[in-house]
Amino acid sequence: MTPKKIGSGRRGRGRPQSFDREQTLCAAMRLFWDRGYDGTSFDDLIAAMGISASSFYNAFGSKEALYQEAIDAYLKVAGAWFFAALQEDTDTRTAFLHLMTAAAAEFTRDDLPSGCMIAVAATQCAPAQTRLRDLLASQRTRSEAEMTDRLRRGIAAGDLPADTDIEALAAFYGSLLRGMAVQARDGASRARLLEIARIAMQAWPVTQELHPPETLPHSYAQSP
Amino acid sequence: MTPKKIGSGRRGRGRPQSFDREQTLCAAMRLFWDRGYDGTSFDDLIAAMGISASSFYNAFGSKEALYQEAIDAYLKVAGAWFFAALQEDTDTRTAFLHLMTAAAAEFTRDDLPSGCMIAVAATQCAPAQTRLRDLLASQRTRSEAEMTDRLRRGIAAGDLPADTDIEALAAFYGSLLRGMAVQARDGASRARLLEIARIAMQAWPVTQELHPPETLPHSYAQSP
DNA sequence: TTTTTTTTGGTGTCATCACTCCACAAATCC
DNA sequence: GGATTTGTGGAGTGATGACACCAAAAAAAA
Repeated sequence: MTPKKIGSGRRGRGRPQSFDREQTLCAAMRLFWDRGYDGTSFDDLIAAMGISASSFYNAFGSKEALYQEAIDAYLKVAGAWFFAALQEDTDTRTAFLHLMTAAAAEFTRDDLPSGCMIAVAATQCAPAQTRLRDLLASQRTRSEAEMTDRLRRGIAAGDLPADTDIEALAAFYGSLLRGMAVQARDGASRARLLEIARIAMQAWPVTQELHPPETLPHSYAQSP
Repeated sequence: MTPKKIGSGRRGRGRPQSFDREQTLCAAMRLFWDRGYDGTSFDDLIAAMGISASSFYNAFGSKEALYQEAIDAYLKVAGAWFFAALQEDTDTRTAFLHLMTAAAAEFTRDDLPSGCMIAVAATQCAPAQTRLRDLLASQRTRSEAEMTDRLRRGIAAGDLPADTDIEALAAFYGSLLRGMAVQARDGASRARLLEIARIAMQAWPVTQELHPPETLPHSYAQSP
């Protein structure tokens, strides 16, 4: 049941797996990313992965199981920029600026499908696919919780007003990210997404750190 | 071929249509809205509409044709608040505030499916459904153009800085709306969406009315 | 070599899908 | 009433969906 990892020390007894599991998983991920779960047929999958139906079931179990693995792979490989931005060692505002900027860049890469695999997936689906829908929704919730945590740390670090509604602010940036993913899917350019990100940062709560009293608007009136 | 309109003056020769076309179309719209095109099966459709398969094809032609009609119906009936907000006779900022507020309310009605039928539909789909995908994408483009127009009128009316990047601003609010639709689908409360809308309005470009020029240097509005 | 494991191709299954056809019932006009 | 038009239920269509099974080949460890 436990699939042997290829090329990592321990070797099984029989004929080794002739395909790179990670590589075929990646191919499946791209297809799912581009077409969604429903839009990706079994035949398309094994064709893109370059393996036979039997090998497919042997290695991945089912289409749904593969999809779950593909999501994990997406989070690890393609979604790394998200967590990286939130763990950056900067002030909170800069972290979110980088997050939005990275999103604009990542959503419009020409070596990967546009947009995000998770952001808007399975929001409308047949009742039979409640499992997948919940899975995707919980991933979205998780990524928003990740942002909330970063904001909380910002308050602790003192670079965000203590009375900031961090859940709402995380929901705001979460919404933006999802909307940007749709824009990217619809063909928006990277420049356009960067503009959106720039505007989004205007909504950042005003802090003492970023705008010290002497640079606040009212004192500008008296500078030469 | 042209379907007779029920109860409107001219009457055909044979047996009249026994169902209200508008009503059955509305039922189909709700189903498509909730489950998407793929997620809605033919059998589910005729069950919800309360008509037979024959009547269905007689009246609507095909599933895809019905979907297009459903989108038109959605725009006229359920999406009316969008156009209404943009045609409101107020200043531009208030119009967009009302737009976002209305979205928060409309996306979380308990008498209709949550979210938006168009906002995030068919972003990931099988290659065979390029037609639908393009149809939805063009509707999204159109709604964004509608916002751009309103912003343009705002500049003409002088309540928006003349150098505002109105396309980018429209894309920003368009992204937000789509993201909010996803949030609503994932179960976000109306209060949460209203919070997002509130934060989004913080990004509104600085205007003379709100911040007289002598108290706000232009550099304040640009990102680092 | 034997054993073990995984490969491949092909064929079959069972369900669902969107759609179609048909015979006939019902409602309106002449 | 007869003609005309549209309704209905129900059975059937071909296509596609995701699998499942099988036999035989291949490759490596024992």
